[in-house]
Amino acid sequence: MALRQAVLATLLDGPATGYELAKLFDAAIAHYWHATAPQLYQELSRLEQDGFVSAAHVTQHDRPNKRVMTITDAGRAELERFAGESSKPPAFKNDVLVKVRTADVVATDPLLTGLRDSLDQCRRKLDSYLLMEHRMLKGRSHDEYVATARRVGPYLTLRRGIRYEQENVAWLVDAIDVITRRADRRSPQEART
Amino acid sequence: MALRQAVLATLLDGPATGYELAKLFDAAIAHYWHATAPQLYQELSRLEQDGFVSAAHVTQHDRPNKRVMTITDAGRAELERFAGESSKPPAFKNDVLVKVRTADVVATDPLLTGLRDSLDQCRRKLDSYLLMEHRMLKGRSHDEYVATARRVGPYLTLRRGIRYEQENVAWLVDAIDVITRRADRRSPQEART
DNA sequence: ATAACCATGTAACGAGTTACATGATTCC
DNA sequence: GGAATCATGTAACTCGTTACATGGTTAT
Repeated sequence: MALRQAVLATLLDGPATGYELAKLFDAAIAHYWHATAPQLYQELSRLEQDGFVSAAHVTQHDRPNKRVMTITDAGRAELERFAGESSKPPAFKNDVLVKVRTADVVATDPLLTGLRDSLDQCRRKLDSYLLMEHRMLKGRSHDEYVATARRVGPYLTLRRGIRYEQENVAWLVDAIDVITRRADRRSPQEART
Repeated sequence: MALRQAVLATLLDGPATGYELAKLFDAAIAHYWHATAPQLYQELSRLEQDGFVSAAHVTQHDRPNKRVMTITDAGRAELERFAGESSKPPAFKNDVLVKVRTADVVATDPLLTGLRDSLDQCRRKLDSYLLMEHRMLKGRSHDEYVATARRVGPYLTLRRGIRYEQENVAWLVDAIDVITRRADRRSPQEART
């Protein structure tokens, strides 16, 4: 039930629509909180009812109308309360690791194909994170940024995402290598790409 | 809906009871698949109905009776099928990152207290992973192990967990440092532990 | 004595996913 | 002409969490 707080924490960066939040939860926030669009629209309605966000209806002519959500003082107080609460252990769901655990039991080729695919996606995610970091830093060094920026929260969480994806890439490269070499040893006549 | 496969993949290491699986999902598997005990008991019933596991009822005298679950050939075939499927993007839920994102907006002291707590837990988790690795390697080097072990899946996933927790510890130490120093600058008269 | 461990489950509730519904505009 | 982007939501369903229920053994 910390979806509320994840949404409120995101709105600290400024007002946003449900649609914009959905994109953010698919990008910058994906490495620590997963949520789908219908979930966000529903949660925003609840947050509005509870007075944690206020909605501004914006009429547009070239595009569909939208509802821009802004965090209220009650919303900030809720984050304050949440920060003082003890944290639940994190919850992860990662198919790729489940599949790697079945190596040596399942066929090697489809497994490797899937892993190469995951590696591609991790690299793309990493690139997008590094681009965000570049835009945040605007030429400043890490030390300069954490000493002078108005807020460091979004930067610190982004750094965690970057390190996570870097580890992911390194691990996948290694896992693919290990699994490939073991497969080669078992059937040396077969060439593997 | 990959809980099934996560359970089946775990049963590749040998038969286990629901209770043992619950402990594993809280320890060695926690970094890639979260599940609670009631969920596992329910899923095991379904897996049995579908013929992916077979249950052996073991009567005990000093302890409660138990049901030992073994993966069947149909279960292995299901893992085979799953390994060939394309993977869903991983789903994460991590309160700690949500809280860090609110730094500079919420009170510093309760936030830091929570982060030190998380750091403690990460270190304990890391220690337990390193112990598991030590037991798995039995004195062999990484290269020796991946070249000669019967299966490498459990080792590869464990390595991912170790690196994840190492990064977590390093990141938390840094985040605590950054947040503490910024708080000191804003109120230098106040001493911080 | 009291807590922790072993061991299995159900029931009620809350959270999350998927499919569906709509419709204009802009890019290829 | 077709896909992608902008934009919001509902409804049906599945999944996951929490509380409850039981009860013996072992360690402090």
